[in-house]
Amino acid sequence: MGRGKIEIKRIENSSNRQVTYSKRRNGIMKKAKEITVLCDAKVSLIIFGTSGKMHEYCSPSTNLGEILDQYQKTSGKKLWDAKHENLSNEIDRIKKENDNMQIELRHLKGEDITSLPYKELMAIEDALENGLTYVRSKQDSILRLVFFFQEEGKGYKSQLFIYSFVQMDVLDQTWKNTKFLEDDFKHLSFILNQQEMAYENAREQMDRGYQQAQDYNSQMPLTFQVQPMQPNLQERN
Amino acid sequence: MGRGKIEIKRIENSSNRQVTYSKRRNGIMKKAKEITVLCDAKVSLIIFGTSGKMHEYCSPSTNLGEILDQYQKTSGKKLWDAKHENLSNEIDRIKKENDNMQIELRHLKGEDITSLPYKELMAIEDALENGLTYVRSKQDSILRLVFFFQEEGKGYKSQLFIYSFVQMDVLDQTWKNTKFLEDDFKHLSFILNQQEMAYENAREQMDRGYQQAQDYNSQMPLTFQVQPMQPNLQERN
DNA sequence: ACCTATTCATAACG
DNA sequence: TCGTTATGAATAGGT
Repeated sequence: MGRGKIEIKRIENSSNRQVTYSKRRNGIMKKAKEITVLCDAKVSLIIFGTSGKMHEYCSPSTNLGEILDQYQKTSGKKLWDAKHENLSNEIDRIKKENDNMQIELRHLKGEDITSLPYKELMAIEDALENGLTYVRSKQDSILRLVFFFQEEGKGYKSQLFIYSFVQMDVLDQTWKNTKFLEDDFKHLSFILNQQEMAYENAREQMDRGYQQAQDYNSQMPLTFQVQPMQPNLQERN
Repeated sequence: MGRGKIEIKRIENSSNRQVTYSKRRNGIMKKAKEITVLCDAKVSLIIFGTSGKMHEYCSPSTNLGEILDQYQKTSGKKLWDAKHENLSNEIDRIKKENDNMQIELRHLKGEDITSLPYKELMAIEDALENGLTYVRSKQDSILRLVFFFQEEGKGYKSQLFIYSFVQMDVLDQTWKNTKFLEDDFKHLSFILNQQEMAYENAREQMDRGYQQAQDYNSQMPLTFQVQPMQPNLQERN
């Protein structure tokens, strides 16, 4: 096709080659576009000339990434082997880890344990009891800290008020609030003094009226009763 | 080109389309080969027909991977790096999820709870107690099933042996093994009868020696003591 | 870039 | 799917 037939072999004349390249490249591009339109085909065409310049065509219905995905699926050849596969493997690994943790969590929450071997049930129970022990000992330490404040308060009756304060506010607040207590101790002390005076009066009346020397501590719910001092607290003194 | 000019638009006749696809595909392939030879070009051509079948051409001097590398360099577009990034993002997401679960797990196990707000401690305690409730109710249901077997056994003394059996073996086995107990009840009964006789002798000696009519049930750990019959078990009778 | 003689690709049909 | 062929398209070489 042209003024004369040509052999299909490298065109040695550089400018001829360049011209032919340009013409034929356009020809192929056009053909590629045509086949996508005429036949619903997906086409990716990438051409590099000797100059390194690139020309590309890709069917408008898709994109290169998608075509390459399909290429890998269809041909089985891997394009981005190492990197991609490593990442995929890591995802699988982490997902598995994830699933296991989720299962463990569900078990600890008592879900999906119907089909569990008894041995594992026992282990779960142990874990739960352990956790409870730790958590409660932590809760204890909060109460102990409050107790520590008590010592900087004004004796026994102060304790009662601090406990009351703890019960109403701190127990529903964050640990930070306990710290707040520490910083704002003066304010607390002021309130306590007032409350103490009122309490003092009430008790004197009570002592006169009923002469009952009760243990006020025992009037509080069990969890708020004074705990024995712990070694690490004693070290603080 | 051909017996008549055609418009470049989708060929509606399916078989015509298929024929044209095949011919033009070959044509493009040929052109691609020719341009690589004539002009030293690097060409990658990938075509998918509507059937999903793939046809590919790549210059013999190179390979698809190399061409795609060069594609990315030249165009600046990211091909698998985008996918790569997606995967990386997913890894991050999952890892975060993972961390959160790990933290929750550690908390439930009583670790790293020092800096936790009291409110959360309470929540954890609740979760642990809930879990314990569920787990123990599950354990109960195992014990109840054992109790059901007892009723098909030989009365009070049989119960003791079954409990003993449970304690030594079943409690360390899987739920399946409990099912096994059910299937192989005859064998169990046989063993029980022998054990019973031995036990009977022992108790007569004991009665003679110490005349203590103890509640044998109370000699077992609390968790293995006979539970009250449950409604659903009574329905079985 | 354009032109055009020539070769090539292919649409329609068997 | 295959071969044939008339016809339009692509393009080699020249300007």
